[in-house]
Amino acid sequence: MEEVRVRFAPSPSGEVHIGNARTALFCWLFARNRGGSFILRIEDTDVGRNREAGEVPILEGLAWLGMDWDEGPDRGGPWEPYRQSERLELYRQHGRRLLAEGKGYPCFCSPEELAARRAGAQREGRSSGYDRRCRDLAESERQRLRAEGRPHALRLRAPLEGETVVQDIVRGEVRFLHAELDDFVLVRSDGRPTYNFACVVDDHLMRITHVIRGEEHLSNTPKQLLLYEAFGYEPPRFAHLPMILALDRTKLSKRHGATSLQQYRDLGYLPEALVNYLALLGWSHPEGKEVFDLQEAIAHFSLERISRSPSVYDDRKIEWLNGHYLRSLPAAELARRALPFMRAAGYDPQPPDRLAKLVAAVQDRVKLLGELPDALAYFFRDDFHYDEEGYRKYLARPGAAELLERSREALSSLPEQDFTVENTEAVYRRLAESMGIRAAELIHPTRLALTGRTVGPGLFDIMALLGKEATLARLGRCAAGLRRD
RNA sequence: GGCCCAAUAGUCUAGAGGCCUAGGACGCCGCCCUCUCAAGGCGGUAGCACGGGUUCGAAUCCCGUUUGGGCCA
Repeated sequence: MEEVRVRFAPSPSGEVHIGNARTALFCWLFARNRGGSFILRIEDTDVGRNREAGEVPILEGLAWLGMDWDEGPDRGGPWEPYRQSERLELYRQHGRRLLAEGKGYPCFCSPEELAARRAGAQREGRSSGYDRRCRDLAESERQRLRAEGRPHALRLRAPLEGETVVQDIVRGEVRFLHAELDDFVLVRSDGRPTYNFACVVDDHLMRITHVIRGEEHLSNTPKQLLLYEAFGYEPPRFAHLPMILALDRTKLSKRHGATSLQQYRDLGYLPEALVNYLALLGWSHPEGKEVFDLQEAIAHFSLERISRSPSVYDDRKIEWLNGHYLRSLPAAELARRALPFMRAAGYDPQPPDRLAKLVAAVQDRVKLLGELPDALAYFFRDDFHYDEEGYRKYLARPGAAELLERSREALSSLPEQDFTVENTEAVYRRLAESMGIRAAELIHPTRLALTGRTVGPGLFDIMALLGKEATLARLGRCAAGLRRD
């Protein structure tokens, strides 16, 4: 069986859009499932913002998600170079060939003329495609215009009748009438190739067997097929993935919040959660599993299970998944991943292994790494405010100060090294019993005194983590404050 | 505007003519656990866009409408 070769061809915009990440993932999963090659190609022929700098975040983003590639701009390969900007000579050669064989022709219309004619055509309700006026220019006329130094583009001499049928792996047969297609531009007058042209030349030269890309390229496919035919090349197989939409069913864009890999990373999403979620958008596990790792996805991936309808990106579900993966991490590993977030918030845990213990206390209470600094804030500072409602409910009442004082006193009998979860709890249970009240009546005011909050880890976990000194100090401070008011 | 694609609960999806009284997941609601909040367990809510066909039988096939999306830009 022929070796499968799949490419992912992003433009170096500096970040990886979530939809592109999904496309890359599906390409990669397919290649790996079939024991084929995954190739990275940078489509940087749009002059301007597209510089090499924009390419680095893309490579980093894919690697962060756990993907690797066999050929690419950073590591070369048998069909290099892997940047379109470095392949211009190849496009030129191919352009010349079509011209020589009469399958392409020079078009001397300027962009301004074309725009004006298109507007006119649309106003009169005619087809807005190119009117082919340069298609049959006499050779002498071409010579003359060329001699004048008139800039010209290269257009395909497309068939006027008939149809092109795209055999799409996910959509089946899709037919396009040639009458609807026009003599599209292959090479612009400044020498830059168009998307369709460069794509065909590269995919053929790089021996790509499967083109897996977003649905927005389905309409480009017949044009590319026409090009393969003009060159006499065998076309690859095509698979067009459904779009990813925002909740309002429009294209996912900046205004919908985070849309790039790096934004998700900065928010504290785990790559394993992101990649798992992405695998679920437009594809489903044959056994209906929803939580699985990359190895599992590779083992079961197939293009046949890709759905045809667009999917809406759901923040809730990926958050849940992220929480799931967060909870399954060993505390030390979670601490390692949390550290940059803690430092960014100005919290530097000392000694370093203390963070693992802290993080374990809130591990199933957060969904994102980015929530950890706040969830753990009171372990790093004692200048917090008391939650207003909690204050009213548990502290602003007669006897509250005394309650805290008696708690403090009871705890003070514990030696520093015995200030454990079990011992502090035993002390509290005993105290409550001797006072003839429920332990909860001690616990709630204490949590507020120690953390300023009404929610959080179990109180005795907090005490043990805080240590005797801080615990007693906060209890005393809170009681004193209540006495003053 | 032309062409193309799509349509199962709020969302992701299973479903390839009888296995469907439409299955799973997120969310939401309730209960249990419990010092709070989570997590976890249990239960519940909610869907085949509409209209015509084809067929003994349609979520599934065909046509149209509607709606969304894409490409030409």
